[in-house]
Amino acid sequence: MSLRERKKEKKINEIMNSAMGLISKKGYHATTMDDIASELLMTKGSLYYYFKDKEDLVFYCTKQLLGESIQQAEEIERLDVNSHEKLHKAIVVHMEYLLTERSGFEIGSKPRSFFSGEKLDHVVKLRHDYASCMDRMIEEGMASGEFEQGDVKVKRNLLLGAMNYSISWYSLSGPLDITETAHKSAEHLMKMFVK
Amino acid sequence: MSLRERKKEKKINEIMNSAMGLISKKGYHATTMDDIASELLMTKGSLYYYFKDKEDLVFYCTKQLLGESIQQAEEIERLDVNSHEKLHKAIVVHMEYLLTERSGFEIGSKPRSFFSGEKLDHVVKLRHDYASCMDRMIEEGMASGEFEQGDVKVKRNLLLGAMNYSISWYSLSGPLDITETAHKSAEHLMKMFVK
Amino acid sequence: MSLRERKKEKKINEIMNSAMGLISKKGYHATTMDDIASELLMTKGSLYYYFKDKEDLVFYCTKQLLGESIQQAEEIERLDVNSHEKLHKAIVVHMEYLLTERSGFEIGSKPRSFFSGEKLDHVVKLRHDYASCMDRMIEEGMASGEFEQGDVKVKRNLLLGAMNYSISWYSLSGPLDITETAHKSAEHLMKMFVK
Amino acid sequence: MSLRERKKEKKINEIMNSAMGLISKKGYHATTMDDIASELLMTKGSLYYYFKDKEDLVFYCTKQLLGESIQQAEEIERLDVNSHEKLHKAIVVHMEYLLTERSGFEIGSKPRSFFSGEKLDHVVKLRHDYASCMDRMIEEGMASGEFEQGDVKVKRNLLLGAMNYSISWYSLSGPLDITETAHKSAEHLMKMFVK
DNA sequence: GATGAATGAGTCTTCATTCAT
DNA sequence: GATGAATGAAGACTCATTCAT
Repeated sequence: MSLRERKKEKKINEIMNSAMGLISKKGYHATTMDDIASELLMTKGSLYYYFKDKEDLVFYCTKQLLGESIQQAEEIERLDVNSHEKLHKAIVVHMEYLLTERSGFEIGSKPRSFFSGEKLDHVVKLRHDYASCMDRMIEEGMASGEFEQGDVKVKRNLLLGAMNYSISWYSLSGPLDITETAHKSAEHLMKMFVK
Repeated sequence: MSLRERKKEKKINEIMNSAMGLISKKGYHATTMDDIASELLMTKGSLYYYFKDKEDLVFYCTKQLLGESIQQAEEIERLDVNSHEKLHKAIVVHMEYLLTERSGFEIGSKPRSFFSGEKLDHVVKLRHDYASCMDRMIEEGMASGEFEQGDVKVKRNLLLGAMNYSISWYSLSGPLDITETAHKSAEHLMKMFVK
Repeated sequence: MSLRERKKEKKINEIMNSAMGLISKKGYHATTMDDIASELLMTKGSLYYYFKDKEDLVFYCTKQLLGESIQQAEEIERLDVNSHEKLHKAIVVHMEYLLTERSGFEIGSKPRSFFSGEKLDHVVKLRHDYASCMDRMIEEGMASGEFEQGDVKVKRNLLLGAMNYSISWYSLSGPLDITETAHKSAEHLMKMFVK
Repeated sequence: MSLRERKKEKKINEIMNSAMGLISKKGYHATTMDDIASELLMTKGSLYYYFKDKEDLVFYCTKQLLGESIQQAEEIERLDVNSHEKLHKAIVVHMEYLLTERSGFEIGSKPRSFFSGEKLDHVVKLRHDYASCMDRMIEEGMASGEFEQGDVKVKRNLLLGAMNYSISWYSLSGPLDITETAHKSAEHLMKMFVK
């Protein structure tokens, strides 16, 4: 990859990070293209060189966020450890990723408000993929006898809600750092699953 | 209260219900004063007879929502049952209320994006009151030995996140009705607390 | 019709006239909603109370323009006079209307650049209706032996082009008034048809 | 002329052709510098090496278009044939040129919307020159008794309108090819002039 | 009390133009 | 000469808010 291309890629990532940060802090509609641009000391117009429109920008953010989450989760799924360790690790990684990137899942959880057409389909599919991966880990644990039986979808949704909400309450100035928070949360949440 | 006043109060409640329903479905910024008005077959202008501005309307919605939640929670707190039953009931009631009213806590969870000045202070205080009530129930259970020891705030936040997210995933057309969903969720979530 | 409704209708007509005048003078893209509004001493925002968007405004202008033209032409078609007189009158009326309203046919002649979907279909249909009416008059004259035989469509298009272009060259400050211009032009153009 | 200069000239012509084609198809404002560049597989920036700005580019296009038309018309004017043949030929050549190049006269007919200053003057002058040449042919025919007397300017404008509109209605997929269309039109239009 | 109408600030988006490399 | 990147002014459109009737 040429220098130019690397520079461009870097810029794209900067924009996406800025966008994700602001959106997770202020929400999609309250975040203007100007906000995103000025945080990066660019002008609004420049954003449109890299992304077709706001929906496009947010779509790529969401795609990256969910994509990386899925990848991480699937790697964990393939580990040669028991279900308990898998799910625990998945929770820790999810929360660490979320709190480190400070990137909200507002978009991910109401995709219909932000996307349409193919983009909507894509996001819905990614969310489904992530949920499925979680579900498989939970089902595996139930099948092996490690986890208690129960409605997998309800459990998974409670788990996702609990994890994702952390971005609203976690504070860097609080007593716990991100790793501690993630681990504590994971321990608490795992109790929903074990016998 | 005169007939006139009662009529006015009724209207105010209709407006608030309409507003809460729409905001929880579409989000604060995507819900326009027009949307709210036309759902009630009124004109936008009329809303301003009842509420000073959008912030005002949303403030009273939030206040009512949180206020009722607090009241419910405090009633439960005063019941003469053990901590387990209290917290379980609080979860059930919270979720039933949330899913029945279909009113989101988007506002409640990022008050700084929607309110300022005294209104912000008020909402923050209400959120704090609700959280405190939850915390007291949890602490009571820990003190009595029913619940496991642990970081109360983290546990409470995980609990709130899990409950509030339900509005995003619960579907009337799914296999479970609201009461069943609330009870199943409560059972799963209680496992975070018991020994 | 109530006073309010009549006022509204009047406003709508004022807006349409302003829009048609400006567009025929400066072209569609060069005419901004601001231009139209400020000519009427309104703000841009008000226009959007009456018309959904620019396409909508221009659509109704075009519809009215073509609609009235069609009506006029069809009335002439039904007159109990020979084909020569009919076509002559149709030309005069068309040009007088065009030059009086100072409303261009730029839109009418490239509808695909301005409209889409149903609106496009509608405009295309109206254009077709108008052309058909012209064609019928020409064919009638050919059938009756008054007019020379020939390719009806080519003749009609030459005629339309000649007439519509008048808006670009006719000048109020020139030696001829609108009526004189229309009549002179009609006499010249009729020579294309007669034997 | 050096190789380099010839290359540059060739590029300039390519750009002008691309620009004229697009503008006549989509209109001036709807044609972006990007459209023009990408049709030639160049980047927008490069255009600015060859033309100072969009007005400049369009000015040279217009100048060339009108210039060639004038040259053709003047050549025809100098032919040693009667007025009828001259005007007939002028019409045929004008239409063939127009339909072959598919280059509109939108610009030519509303120069005030596109040009200013010296450029405007120049375009106005060229338009005037072309009109004058037409007028001379018509006057010559009237003087020689071939053509009927009449308002030369009105006739010339009707003629120009009829010819120029052809770009809007002529279709390559129709039954007539360009030459046939031009000849048919010329025959019809000549009837406006002959006794 | 209600409503039609108007307003203006704010947001997204486009595009001609510039410039460093 | 060419290009990728950046810019800023302009334009379409939205929407909370106001106000006369």
